[in-house]
Amino acid sequence: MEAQRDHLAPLVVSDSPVEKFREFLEIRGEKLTDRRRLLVDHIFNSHKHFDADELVRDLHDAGHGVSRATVYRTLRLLVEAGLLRELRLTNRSAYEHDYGYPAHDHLHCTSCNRVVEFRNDEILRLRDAISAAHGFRPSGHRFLITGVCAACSRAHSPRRRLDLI
Amino acid sequence: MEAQRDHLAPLVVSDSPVEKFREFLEIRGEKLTDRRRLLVDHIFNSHKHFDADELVRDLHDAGHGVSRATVYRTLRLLVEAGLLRELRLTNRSAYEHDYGYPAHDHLHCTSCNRVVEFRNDEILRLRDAISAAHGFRPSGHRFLITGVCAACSRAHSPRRRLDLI
DNA sequence: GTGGCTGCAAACACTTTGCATTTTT
DNA sequence: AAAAATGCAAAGTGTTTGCAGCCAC
Repeated sequence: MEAQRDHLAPLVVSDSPVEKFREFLEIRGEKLTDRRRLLVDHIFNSHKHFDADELVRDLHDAGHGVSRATVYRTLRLLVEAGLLRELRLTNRSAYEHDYGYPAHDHLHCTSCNRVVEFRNDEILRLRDAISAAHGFRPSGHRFLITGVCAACSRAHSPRRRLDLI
Repeated sequence: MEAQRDHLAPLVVSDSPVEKFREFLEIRGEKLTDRRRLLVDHIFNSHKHFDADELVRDLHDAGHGVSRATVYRTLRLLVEAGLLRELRLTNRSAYEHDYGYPAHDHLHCTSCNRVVEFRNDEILRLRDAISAAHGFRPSGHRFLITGVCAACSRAHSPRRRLDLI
């Protein structure tokens, strides 16, 4: 059996995230500073979900000081630029790559708190059909399935009889 | 043309919300106090989405003082009891009826901020198929479509030529 | 009467903001 | 040189909690 993948394969995109960000900032007459470059580089260096605090901590551990204020300000920009997507699974906002990453939705295990991504084209079809029926012009969607993942199910339920044969 | 309905028709249920809440509290050895009864009565008196602040304000305006602390504590209980469902559309939590109300999902207009409910059975089928494919035991889901509603589309876009004929 | 509830105020956790200083173009 | 970004600390939000007195069972 193949190992479970939590993340999908990245898309191939022409511009690097930093380039994309620069274009966005240029249009708004804003600047690509070294703090912003540092943040984007770090964020797009791995494909995990993260929150503001993790970002501050990780960068400090790597010897780069970035103030919380700048992190929050930059995260907002990155969302506006379409580079990041904001998730509100809990009280604190989590972020994930949007640019260079395929559209997808999430399974959230309430037991181990793991988030697994999945792709399903029917969802888009359904979204558009429902929107049309309500005269909505859809711009996005979130499909979040909550439940218990395979590993946690196995760990928490008594061993099945067949396992013992 | 029929007017757009934001809310679905309530289900017919045997117990009143207060009764259901009483049962839940009894099991846990907790008490149905007058503050709790007041809150449940008020909440299930209308079918709108609301947040903690609105609850405090509405009740104060109606001459009933309830402390913020009690509101928050009771909201949590009502969610655990399965009477309310928590939505995280923004930073503050919003709540809606769960008990005595059909399963449904939401369209969120980012222009006027209105939330429209809809029912669609395919979603459930899709949810279960996707969960099965990932070994997940699903307990719930959220399907949120964001976009611009019909009214806002009309208000913000130039009148179409055909409208003038 | 006892254990759970309430209100108050203080504490919390996360995020935003005002301002003096630094950096970018 | 002008305009914008940064860091700091302070101020906001939204929510939770400790505790003394109160109420339902």
